[in-house]
Amino acid sequence: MSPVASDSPVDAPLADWDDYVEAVLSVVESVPSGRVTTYGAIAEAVGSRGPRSVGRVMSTYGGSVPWWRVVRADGSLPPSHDEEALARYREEGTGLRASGRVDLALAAWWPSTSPAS
DNA sequence: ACATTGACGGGCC
DNA sequence: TGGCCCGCCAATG
Repeated sequence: MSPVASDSPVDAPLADWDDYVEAVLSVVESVPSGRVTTYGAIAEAVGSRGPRSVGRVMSTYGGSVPWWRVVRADGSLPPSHDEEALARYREEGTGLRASGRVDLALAAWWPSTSPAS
């Protein structure tokens, strides 16, 4: 649809990436307290690119969202300031295992595959 | 335009 | 249970 597009000389490609970023951040913000989700889950929720891209978004724009609610597939804590993340889990009552990892069996929460609105 | 790195995932030892 | 390797996708320098 629609022709267009040539009115913006230097920001078109960035808009596409920014849209993806916005979708990812939206999912992270939608994660309920005391629950956690994985990078792969977010990747599937938004629809793609790979889990690595999700991590890239978080590292760049994740500073504005509850990044601590995002853990790896095995439940290991998010990088950087993992101690702060642990504090959040204790506050929110997130199930933690002995090794200091999140108990995905208890706190695993999967976003809707259709973000929609 | 090329090569490298990276907030990952899964498999194997 | 923990550590090591490979593969996947895209941005950044």
